[in-house]
Amino acid sequence: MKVTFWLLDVNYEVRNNEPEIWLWGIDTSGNRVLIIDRKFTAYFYAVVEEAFDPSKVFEEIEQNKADYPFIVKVEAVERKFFGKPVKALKVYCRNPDVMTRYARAFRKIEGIKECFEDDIRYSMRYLIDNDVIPCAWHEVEAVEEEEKKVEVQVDHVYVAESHPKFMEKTDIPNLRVLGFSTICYSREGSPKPERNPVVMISVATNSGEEKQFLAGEDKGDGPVIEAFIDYVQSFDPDIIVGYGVNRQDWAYLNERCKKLGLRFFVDRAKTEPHTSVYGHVSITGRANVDLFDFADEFSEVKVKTLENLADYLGVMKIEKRILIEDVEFADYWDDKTKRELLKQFSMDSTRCIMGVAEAILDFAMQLSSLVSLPLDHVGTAAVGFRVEWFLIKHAQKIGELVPKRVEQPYRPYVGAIVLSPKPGLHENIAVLDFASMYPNLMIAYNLSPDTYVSPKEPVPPGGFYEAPEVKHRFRKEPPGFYKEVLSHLIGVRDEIRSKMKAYARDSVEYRVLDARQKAVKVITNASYGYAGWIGARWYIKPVAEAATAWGRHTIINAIKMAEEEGLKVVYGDTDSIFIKYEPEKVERLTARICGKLGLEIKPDKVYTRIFFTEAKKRYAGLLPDGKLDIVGLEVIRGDWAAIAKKLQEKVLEIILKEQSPQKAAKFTQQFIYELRQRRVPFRDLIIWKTLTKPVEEYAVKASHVEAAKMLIEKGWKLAIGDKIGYVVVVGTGRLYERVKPYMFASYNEVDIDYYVTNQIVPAAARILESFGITEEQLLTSKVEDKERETRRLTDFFGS
DNA sequence: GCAGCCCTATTACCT
DNA sequence: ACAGGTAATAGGGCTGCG
Repeated sequence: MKVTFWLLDVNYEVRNNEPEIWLWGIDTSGNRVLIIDRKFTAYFYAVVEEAFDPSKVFEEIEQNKADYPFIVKVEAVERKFFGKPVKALKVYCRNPDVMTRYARAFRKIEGIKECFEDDIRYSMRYLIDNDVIPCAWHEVEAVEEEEKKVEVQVDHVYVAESHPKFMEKTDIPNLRVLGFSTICYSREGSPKPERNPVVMISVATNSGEEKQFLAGEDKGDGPVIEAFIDYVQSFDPDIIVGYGVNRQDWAYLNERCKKLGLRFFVDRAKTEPHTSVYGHVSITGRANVDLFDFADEFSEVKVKTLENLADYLGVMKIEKRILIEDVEFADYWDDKTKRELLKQFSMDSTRCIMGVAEAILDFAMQLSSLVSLPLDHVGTAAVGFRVEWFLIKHAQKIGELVPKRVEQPYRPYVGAIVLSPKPGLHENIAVLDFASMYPNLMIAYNLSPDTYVSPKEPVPPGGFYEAPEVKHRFRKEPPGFYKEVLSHLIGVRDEIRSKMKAYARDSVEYRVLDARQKAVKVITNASYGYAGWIGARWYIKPVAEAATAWGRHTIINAIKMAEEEGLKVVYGDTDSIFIKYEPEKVERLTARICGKLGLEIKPDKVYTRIFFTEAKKRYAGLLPDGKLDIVGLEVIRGDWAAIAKKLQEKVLEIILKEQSPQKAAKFTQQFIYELRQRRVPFRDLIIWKTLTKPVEEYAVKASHVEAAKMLIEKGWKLAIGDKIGYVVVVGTGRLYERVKPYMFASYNEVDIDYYVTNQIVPAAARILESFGITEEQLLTSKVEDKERETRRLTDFFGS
């Protein structure tokens, strides 16, 4: 029979040296199905010396077959390696788990140069070779198997008679989504599974059900976890979502179960959650998605807590939440009057998870299908690996061998050009942007690992492009691997975007297409970075180096042409130029640039007024709709206290809208006064900085590191990448000797002078010094005390 | 002992 | 654990100073 299914998860099993691919999915009737495919044989490649007759090596392998009992077949094939034709043997192995060992042995055989692709996991090999795509529909000829069904939680188990075939069908089935969050009880700092129970688990489903499992007064968590397991099994979700679960909750629950003698079966095949590739926790037959892994997509959210992300995405405003720190959980649990608040906090966390999942899952699924990484680990894979899997998929199609990852020394190279801005205010400035500059340069000049012509090589027959300055050469013909992939991606994105126009913005179709075009954009934009990444399998430094060289050449020429049109360039960075907006001239210019440089440039936006500091990469512009565009300045930095950011934003607004430095200076003085009265919220004084390495590895003493040490001292468990929030308190000595984690400090010990001189004044002076207002002037207020009393900041901010 | 200078470590931004 | 270019702060070493 024919089974049509949407692929949710994939895993493989090897029993008696016979592998099976397990494809977990949902069929068109909404049945949960498992399709078992036993018909796919793993393989690796052994590249042989050009001079050797492959059949001779072939014979040698045949003769020594006893050494390699799992080899089922060897065939001579033609492949490419970095674009150059190579002879190879394709060695098929019955048991995929022996390939790395075999490949190592093969390298010692006379006539074999190198082995490839033994490092591609069997399940990924299966997906890529058979064009089986995660989060997409397929059709398969299969027979039902009753016997297996008792062991797995699905409606039907099928054995595939042939490999599934991808189907163009873009809808997403009705998936069951379950979200959860946990509360652990600890009076000794961060909870440890060997001693601290999970006193609360809050779950919610996309069918609208909410549940809480609570420990009794003895805090025994056996029943809590059992109830959770039962609930998961009975709801039988396709996707389980959480926040930080890959790092925390799953391992914790696993450990608790071990301690309590419980079997932690929340999957569809009676196995326990286990950590797998790229650090994701795998729940067989379901997709475990940790939304934290997608938080990086939202750079505007500086401190990546669930609450902040939910607030940003409009899921639940942070003001509406009761926020409870992890270390306070025990107090809230023990105090009967506060336990209700803890319950509400926990339930709200799960509600936030469900809301964030709603906002992210479409994108996650589209990214998953685009790069072919299963949904549960596309999030945990770093950007470089997402790009790489996308490339591997294409390499397979064109017969390009996948290079091994080899350790490379870090060798920096020259990047983009940034112009010094003309400081001060400018009116009516247009920003011209080259669209997807690096990808388009790679297409235009055929920059690719397989088109690079090294200095030792002769001139290729079809000619070559030579990058300016660096003089790297690339064959004009045939089109390289990157050119094909990137042209395809850019074409697909345009296609999607034009399709989107047919749908209403709030329709399901629009949302799915939008998620798809975003995924395509992310991969396209990361391609240049991938090319210059020393960890890349296809790393060839000249490819990245030539891209930036062509970029510099392009922008320099664009500037020249702008000046020829009589348009003065006031700023530019990498792929953009800022010029006076004179419509006819701009139109002529863009046409000329496109014609001469072969790259599209178009006006991105026009600022009614723009302000540049002396520094590059820091400016603020006023848009026609009255909105401010603030770039690089303290306002958008996460490591300045909110008071400094809010004040600077207000200063910029006064400058750009009213052009009154005097008013801005007065406002600053007033603000300082209000701050000295401690009339600003305490949380606005917190400074957040990331811990980028273990505290003991820092070469110099730093505020956030000292604060982190205090947290560790009190039992906090900190990880690399965590943001430390601290405030500066009164005292003597170095700054780092006068900081405290914000939760340990009270408002009255805060060193207001520090905030005035090191936060408020620099942030305001950054802008106002351009207008002749000094730091001293900001500090010596001429505002009469009486006026201060009457003119509160509410006059500016509203109340 | 400390102001002043310079360099370095560190973080976070821009494209 | 995708690139290089850039700004900015604070630490820390050093000099010179009654």
